[in-house]
Amino acid sequence: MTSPWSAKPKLVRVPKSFYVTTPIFYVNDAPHIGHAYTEVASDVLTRWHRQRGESAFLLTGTDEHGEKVLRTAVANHSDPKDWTDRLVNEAWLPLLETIDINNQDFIRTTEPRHESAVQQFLQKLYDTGFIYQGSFQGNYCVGCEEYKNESDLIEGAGDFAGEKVCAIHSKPVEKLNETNYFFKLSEFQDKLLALYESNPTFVQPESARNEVISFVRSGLSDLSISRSKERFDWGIDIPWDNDHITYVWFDALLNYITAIGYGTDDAKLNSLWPADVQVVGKDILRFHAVIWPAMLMAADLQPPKQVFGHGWLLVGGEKMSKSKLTGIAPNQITDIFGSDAFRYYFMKAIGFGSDGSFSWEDLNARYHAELANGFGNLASRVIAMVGKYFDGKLPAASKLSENDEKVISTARAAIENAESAIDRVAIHEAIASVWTLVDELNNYITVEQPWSLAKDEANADRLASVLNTATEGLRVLAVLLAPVMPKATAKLWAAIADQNGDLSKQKIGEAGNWPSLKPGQEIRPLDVLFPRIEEA
RNA sequence: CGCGGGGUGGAGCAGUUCGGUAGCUCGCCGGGCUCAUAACCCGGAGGUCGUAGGUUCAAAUCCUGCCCCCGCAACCA
Repeated sequence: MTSPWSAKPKLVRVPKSFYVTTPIFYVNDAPHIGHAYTEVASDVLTRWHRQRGESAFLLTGTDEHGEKVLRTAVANHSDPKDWTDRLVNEAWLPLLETIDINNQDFIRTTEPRHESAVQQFLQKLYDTGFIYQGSFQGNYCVGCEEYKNESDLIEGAGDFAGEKVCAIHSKPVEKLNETNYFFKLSEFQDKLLALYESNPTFVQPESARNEVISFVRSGLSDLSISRSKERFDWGIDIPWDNDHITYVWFDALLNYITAIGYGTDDAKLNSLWPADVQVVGKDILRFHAVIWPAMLMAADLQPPKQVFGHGWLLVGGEKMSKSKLTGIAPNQITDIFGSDAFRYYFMKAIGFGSDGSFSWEDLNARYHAELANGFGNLASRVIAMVGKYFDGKLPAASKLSENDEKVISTARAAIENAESAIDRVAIHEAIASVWTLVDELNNYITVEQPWSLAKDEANADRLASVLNTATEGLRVLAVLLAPVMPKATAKLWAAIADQNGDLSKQKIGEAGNWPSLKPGQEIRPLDVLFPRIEEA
């Protein structure tokens, strides 16, 4: 009766999207260029994949629970909900605008969709025995009102000589017992090591991977994942015990799945999870490369495909810090140079994965040399000549010369090399590859001297070929640089490719199709993409 | 012996896995060109690759000792 085809249950398989996550911002922080750096890198990766024609999804958000948030709220005569609402709206959402982040979702850990999914997750692990009740003995500092790690303690002096004291208050800590719930992290040591072994790029870069492996090899202990409400209650309730709330990190890590439907929308979850790249700062690598995959394995979920730990931005040779007043707000830079330049600078100047120095001098130098003089001026001179010599209509190329062919091969090599760099999350290399085309085009124009060709009507064909080739080169640059500099490339695209459809529809994999622009189409005057900046 | 990253022309970096007389960008000096955002192109000067030894025909690259800087303790990607 039924055909063999329709007899099978219909398996609607949604193609998986490329899924990138950033760490979620701790609301109490003030946004600085370090936060922006992580966001931009994640955004460039996501946009790049989207420019390939893939579906791609970027998640970011805020981490809003914990004792510190509660205290700050109280200190500001606010309740924590109002306080975090305010920070999110006044600090964190505007940051995304400032640096032009195209995120598909923004999750706050205080949202019901997160809290209920976290509770489901906890309950599942409790039911399957991965969470157990235990007793936690800690060194409690009354002054700090919190437990201290052994490493937070220093040798006492004076009256307390011979004792361990709190580094902040210099007073002895109390040994206190608290009933707590523990996650059986220790059970996952071998599984984690197997994961690192079978997926060598699970933790990247290599230096981060080595650190994580040696950390796990040295042994894991179970993780306390609850806090008694006696101390504070700004957190997610432990579903089976009303006296405890969830440890903020356990809560926070789960955002990566609660945002995409864990517990409520399996189809969506499956269309995104496992994440392709989870970008994190190297300080929180252990949480993401050790605890997080263990949590997922306990819940029968796959670990992410990759956790990438990037480096620090250094200012004056040292790690940025608020106490040393070296924190720089992103808009201090974008107000002067614009969001495209911000994105370009940090992605190109710093090897992704290494620490990198920021200085205004370097930013200013690269902005002018690479963006204004290199890329911006190139677009400007090519488009101006098409306007001047062909009345703003793209001329058709005729027979291609050796030099023309070299432009094409450079463009194709740039595409190929950039693509492979992105697959290795080597964003700086990808941009450097693209820049070989910028340099080649500037060189090509100098060698071909279109302004000389224009002086003799006999060279009209050659002039047409040169400007056609150069404009096609700009087309490739617009496509390849769109993920990095969305605004400037959109302007460029509007000027040269009016009849080719939206820039967002131009696939990187097809950018090497040559030619792609329609001869005769209008080439419009272009505003200066990167104006020179006086006294920067 | 705490752990990790790093010391390469003025600045920022690559090269170190699989040793073979040092490369890129900026800056500087000189030249070319004039389409373009005083932009573009070419050439040049400038480094005993932290230091002292060792291995080798040959070391920035391998081995050993030492020195210096930075991060892990404090809000913090």
